[in-house]
Amino acid sequence: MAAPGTVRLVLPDGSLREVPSGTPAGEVLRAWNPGAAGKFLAASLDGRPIDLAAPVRTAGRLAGLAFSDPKGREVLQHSAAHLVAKSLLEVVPDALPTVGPPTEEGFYYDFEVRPLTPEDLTKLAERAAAIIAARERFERVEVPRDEALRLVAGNPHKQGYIEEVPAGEAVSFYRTGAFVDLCRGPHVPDTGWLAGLHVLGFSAITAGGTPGGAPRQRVRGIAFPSRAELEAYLKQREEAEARDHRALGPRLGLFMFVDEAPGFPFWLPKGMIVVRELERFVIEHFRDDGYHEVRTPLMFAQSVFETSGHWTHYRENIFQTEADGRIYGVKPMNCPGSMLIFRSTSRSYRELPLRLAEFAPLHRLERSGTLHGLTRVREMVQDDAHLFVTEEQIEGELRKLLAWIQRAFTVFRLEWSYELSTRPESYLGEVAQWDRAEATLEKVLRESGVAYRVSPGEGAFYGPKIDIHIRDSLGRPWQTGTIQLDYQIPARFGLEYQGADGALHPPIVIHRTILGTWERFLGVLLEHCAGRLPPWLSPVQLRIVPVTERHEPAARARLERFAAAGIRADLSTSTDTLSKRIREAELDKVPYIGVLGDREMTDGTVALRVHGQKGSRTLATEELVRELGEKIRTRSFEP
RNA sequence: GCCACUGUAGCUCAGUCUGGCAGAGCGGCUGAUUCGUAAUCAGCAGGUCGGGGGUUCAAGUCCCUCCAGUGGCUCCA
Repeated sequence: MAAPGTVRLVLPDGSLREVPSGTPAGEVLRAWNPGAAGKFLAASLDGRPIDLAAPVRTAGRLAGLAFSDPKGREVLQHSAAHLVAKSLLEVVPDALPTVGPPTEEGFYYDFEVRPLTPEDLTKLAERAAAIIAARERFERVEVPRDEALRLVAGNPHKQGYIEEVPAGEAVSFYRTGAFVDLCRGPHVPDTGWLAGLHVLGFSAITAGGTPGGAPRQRVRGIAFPSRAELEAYLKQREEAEARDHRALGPRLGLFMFVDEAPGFPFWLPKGMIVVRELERFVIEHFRDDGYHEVRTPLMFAQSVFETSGHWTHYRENIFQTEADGRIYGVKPMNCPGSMLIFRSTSRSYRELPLRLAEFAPLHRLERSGTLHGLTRVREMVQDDAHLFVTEEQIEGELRKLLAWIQRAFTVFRLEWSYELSTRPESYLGEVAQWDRAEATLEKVLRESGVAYRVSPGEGAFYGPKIDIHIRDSLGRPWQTGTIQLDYQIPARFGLEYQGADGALHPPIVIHRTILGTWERFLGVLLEHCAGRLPPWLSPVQLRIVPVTERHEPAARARLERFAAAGIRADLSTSTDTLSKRIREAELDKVPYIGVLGDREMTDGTVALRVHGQKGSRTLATEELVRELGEKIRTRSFEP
């Protein structure tokens, strides 16, 4: 038992400390570990973050929170959000602060305010710098509810948040100089901790999730405990921006866009090679796993989409045209076509699972402001398939799909994550069936041992799904693959098969795409490898560089040899210096460069330089044919 | 679709604030150089300054509008 008026605290190293009740957490930590205490920007008591200045009145496990700790990082981001709010109010006094939470990367603060301008932001940054230099303290104040409501008079947003605080619980505010903000805390001790603050930008946000609300602006930022850490972050960000597929793609001759076709990619000759290689990769798997490729119309009369439910749930995204007095929709997905094929004849359970794959161009009228290079387009091709299965076959098919995902993404050395999306507000069918479908998906995920997140309400209107996400160079997540379990659309199309029992049953359909669309997948892949595609995907796998013009005929002969071996090789024929042509090959991200001069001509060899590596090694032409052939055949990621 | 910003040669960008002859580097073409692993030298060509409208003696520059792009929001593969 602790002595009266004292509390007993367990420190992270297991040591025990008994201090007078009300001792500030920071003081206890400083006494415990003076060396580390300078890094602590907050503390935690039994895992609950508290201010360093918070008086400790209950026993428990006390620890310091540093920036390296995710919770510590959040404290810093959230404190930075307060600083931004305080600064903005000094620039635009009638702005109404709403919320300012930390995010995965940094933080944001939303305001009800007139549209901001870059000048506002400049002034904001100046004010913030001054406040940081002033090292203003973050002071916690706890007040009764009625006083709290008085404090935020004039700000309906904050009043609303106070209403949400459970009755009986004190309402806390944090004071920074003259600025007071409703806040649960905790915060860093003072604004001097925010020296590594960086305002990333601002934008309008759609208030309350629906267009047409009060004008709101979001200021986004990120904070580090020091300038140096901020500088490192900015440098890394700059490098990531240099990998942007929207710049890399056209420069490498892969794809392009024109103003007259926003969101509709042009695949250039080199890009088409990459797409075909990707297709080949997927088609090999289709063959192995019993898929049949089909091709169905790009357009259907409106009634087909009414049957599928898309006319009700997706119409604003469907391109429409009109012929013979009927409205046609350009298909945004392949499922209706596959449904019609299934329905075209009577089906037996012996045919199931029936796996129909289709790589048709899909068109989706995405809103103009959402387009983004290849990762968000209006015309796309998916590695799409629809599996018509019996109830008993679902799990087996799902397991096979998870295995294929594992294999496919590993080939590209991409990191991916799973998300289970459940019944949305607007849905077809019965709740019980949805619950069963969701349970099945979750069971297979759990049994496969992979980590996954659950996104409630994010499912498709016809069924729950497992989505796969990968991230671009700036860390923005993009959904690629998706596995959707659908009891609805087959029934709406009146699909049935005759079971072993002689009765007719509706099949269940698994909609699945793994790489997603060639467009998005390649966009992210290009950023992932900074344009340096693995050899099997490279449009030019080997560039032969003759040392002088004299060596060109010999180089051409070698070229033919490589071409005959199925290696995509080209020739560097310009009269530029050797160094310059090597440089060009490197900039073109050609994985292998073969130099050919007098020495190589005499002994039938090639001097091989691998992209990104200095120096070369000489090997016999046939040896090179074998070596490159092997790298390509095995789809090695590294050259 | 919403808010802000951006749009000048194939690319990257000066010039726009303060209206007065459209510029550079890279790339391209031509010629010289024939070279051993990331930029040889010289010359030349290339632009209705995103489109349209307006103000003005005069517009790349100021105003309006449309289009496209960028960063977010919303939505989604």
